[in-house]
Amino acid sequence: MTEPRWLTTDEREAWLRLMAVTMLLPSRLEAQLKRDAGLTHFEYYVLAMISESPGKSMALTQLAARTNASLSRLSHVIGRLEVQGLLTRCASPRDGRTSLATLTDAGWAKVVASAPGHVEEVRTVVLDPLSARQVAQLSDICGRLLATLDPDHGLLGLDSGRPAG
Amino acid sequence: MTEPRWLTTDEREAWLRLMAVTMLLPSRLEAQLKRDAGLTHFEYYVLAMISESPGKSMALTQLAARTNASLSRLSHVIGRLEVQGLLTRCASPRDGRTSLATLTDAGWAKVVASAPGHVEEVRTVVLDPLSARQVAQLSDICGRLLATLDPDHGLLGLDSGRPAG
DNA sequence: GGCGTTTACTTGAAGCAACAACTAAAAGTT
DNA sequence: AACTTTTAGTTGTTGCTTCAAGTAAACGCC
Repeated sequence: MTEPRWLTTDEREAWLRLMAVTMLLPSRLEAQLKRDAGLTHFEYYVLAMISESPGKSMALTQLAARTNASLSRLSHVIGRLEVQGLLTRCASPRDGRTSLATLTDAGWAKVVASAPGHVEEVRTVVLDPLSARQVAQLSDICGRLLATLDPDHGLLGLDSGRPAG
Repeated sequence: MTEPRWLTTDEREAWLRLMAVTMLLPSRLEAQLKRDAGLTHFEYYVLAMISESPGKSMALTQLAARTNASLSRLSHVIGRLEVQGLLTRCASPRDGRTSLATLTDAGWAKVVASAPGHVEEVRTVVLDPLSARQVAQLSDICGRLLATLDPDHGLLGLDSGRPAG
């Protein structure tokens, strides 16, 4: 094996910090949502994505692309959310294969109730500590990284023509 | 509940991109290490941290702080790595409570063998897509975020006086 | 219009992580 | 010196994720 290009001190520093953020940020969001809404971050994200879809309804494959989940994982999670009465599964009238996850009133209420607390947490841990310029830089940088990590932009929902959030 | 401060378009964009990165980056690293070294990213990280410690040996509490793991999680993982013969557990001579995880020759060899591929992946997905200025900006930004996320700097190993990596 | 392929899920088993309860050693208290 | 508290780690259970295998509808095609 040929000698690898090791990291410079600056690169190493940047990398370690980024990794620290990717380790700590999810658990921080997870903790807030679990505490205040009784949802995992993934469950919240699933509900939020559906809630922004027209008719508060979404096919699982589409949802899987947006949430970066395998269909298997999504199927299990949708099952749990269905048991909790936050959404319903129904077959698509157009395509017998696709099943649509549709928010119930309770599901919509859950999203409405939990969103403000979540947004507040995001402000506290990400946006507030940064200057406006840094927020713009962060956006640029992550955009660059996503060109490699997510070439099809499935997570940002660009291909389906709808904004995500 | 009082009306929350919603995100502006720019803030929302930055946030969505950051979240996309924190979702995709771990699975990317995970995949490379699983494929090429048969290790989870967490297992690799544990081995790497121990390997940089003097005597290739580390107390579990110290290790837990560096890897952002609960003692419980670490105990389970150390158990598995011990079964694989990559490290050994032994009681500390100074303090009967602390148990030291020590890398075996096989464990050291594993780190040496897997590090270059991991570093290469880090270059590919993080460092190469960015300019030197952006790397510096990223470092600054993450440094700011860590002030909130990790006030004690346990993850970067600043309190123990040793660099991490 | 039958037949293989692709797409869209579902299901069950196995592994890893989070949580809670526990043991044991050291340190502090009186 | 006994007693409580704190620190360090272990263990078992529960739950979520991943992985492998399976089902069924739609599509391609000759």
